[in-house]
Amino acid sequence: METLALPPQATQVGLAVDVAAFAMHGGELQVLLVQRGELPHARAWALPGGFVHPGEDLHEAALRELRTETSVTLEPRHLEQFYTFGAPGRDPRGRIVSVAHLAVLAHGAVDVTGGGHTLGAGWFPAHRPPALAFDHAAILTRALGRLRVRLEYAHLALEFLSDTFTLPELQRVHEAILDRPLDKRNFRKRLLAQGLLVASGERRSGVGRPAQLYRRAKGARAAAL
Amino acid sequence: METLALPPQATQVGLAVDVAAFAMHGGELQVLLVQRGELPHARAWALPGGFVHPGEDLHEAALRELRTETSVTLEPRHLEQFYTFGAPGRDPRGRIVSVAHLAVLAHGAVDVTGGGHTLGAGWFPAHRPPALAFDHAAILTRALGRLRVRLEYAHLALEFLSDTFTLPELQRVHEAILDRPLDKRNFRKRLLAQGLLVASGERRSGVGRPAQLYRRAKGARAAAL
DNA sequence: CCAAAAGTGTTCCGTCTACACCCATGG
DNA sequence: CCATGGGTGTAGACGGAACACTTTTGG
Repeated sequence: METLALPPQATQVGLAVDVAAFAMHGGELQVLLVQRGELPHARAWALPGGFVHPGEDLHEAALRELRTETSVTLEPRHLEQFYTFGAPGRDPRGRIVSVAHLAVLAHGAVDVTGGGHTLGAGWFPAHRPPALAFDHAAILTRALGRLRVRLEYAHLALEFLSDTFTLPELQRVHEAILDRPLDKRNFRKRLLAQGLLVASGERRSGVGRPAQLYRRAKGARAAAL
Repeated sequence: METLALPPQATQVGLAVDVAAFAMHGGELQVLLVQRGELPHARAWALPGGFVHPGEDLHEAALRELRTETSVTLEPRHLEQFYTFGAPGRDPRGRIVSVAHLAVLAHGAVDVTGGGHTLGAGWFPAHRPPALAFDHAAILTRALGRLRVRLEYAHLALEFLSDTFTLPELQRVHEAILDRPLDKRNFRKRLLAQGLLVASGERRSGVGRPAQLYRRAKGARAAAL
């Protein structure tokens, strides 16, 4: 593969990935953060991320960083890059370009501890995060914007839930991402009209009337891009 | 700025930008291509692009490549990155990651010749391009998809035209990007209802009834992101 | 007067919004 | 029986799609 040399003007830069990983927890949209163990920004919270290995695809690198910097073991239900941050000076160590990714984790995958060279990991409210290292606040803001857009196009909300779920649960996912309340009747009408959901048995929640359980209809795949 | 060294696991890669630059020409949507003068893919057509210089922002690099690889002198009316292509093996020279950009050039800026180390430059039909070097066909396809999306959100179609323009001209821009015909009455109604356009004098085209000239209303700015 | 392109309205239909009450269960 | 949350329908507003003829100019 190395049949030709890189031309002399080829700037060598550090290539990194950062991952904004979201999940629902306690009825709220949460983002996964790690506490840095090294300079720069030691002890500051940051998005999980790190350098891409030689020969490794960007997508693989994002998956690896998610697994090694946190104790998240489940595969993300959704992973896509959404923007590349490359301003000179965004990292004091030199020219580092980061391809930012958006990940969605299913409901179960919420217990995390740190891993690798981080001091810890945890979930934080996505719309009110703590102070973040580097330009990660800007990355998170943009990730939330992309998440909102994807909610309309693809059926990304389903990826936050287990295989079976209730409509009120699904509505809470939409509300958490859009950060505003939705009308119950209109929400149900719209979702059921799409024909992507099929009912199954019942379920009792702690209190109140039990909710109908739904499942994604087979043959319903997200419309990508 | 170089207060800290890059950690040893920091993969060094070549960082490039590629630009899919569009303009209207002859009532058709065209994309700007250059003919490569060097290996690999010598004499093949490709999107203009090249390596980012040290200390240079991605945006600046895209502008520079556009200016030096082609004779386009006007500033693009719109320039944004839309995807980063980083698969190992996409470039036989080694690991090269390219941040792909979408550019829109105004109506006048259509005379191009090659520059730098290219053999030439020219405009080609965007929906039926010639064979392209590297993975540039995939980049172009994705650029067209982004252009379609932007047409709805922002008011990107105006950037293809001069400051004053007629509604039929604007309609042709929309039709060229969407690659399908639009109804004249519905198009006018929709556009004028948005209140972003104001009328001015008249103009005679070669044949037929002269069309009203319009101008973008002041205080109308594209909704970004 | 003819060719060519600009300009103009109405109807229909589907989708979104607002809005209030009854139902099933557990304690 | 009461507290809690699940489930249901309708009317009005709005926006997009379909559709054909008249107007203005140059040659």
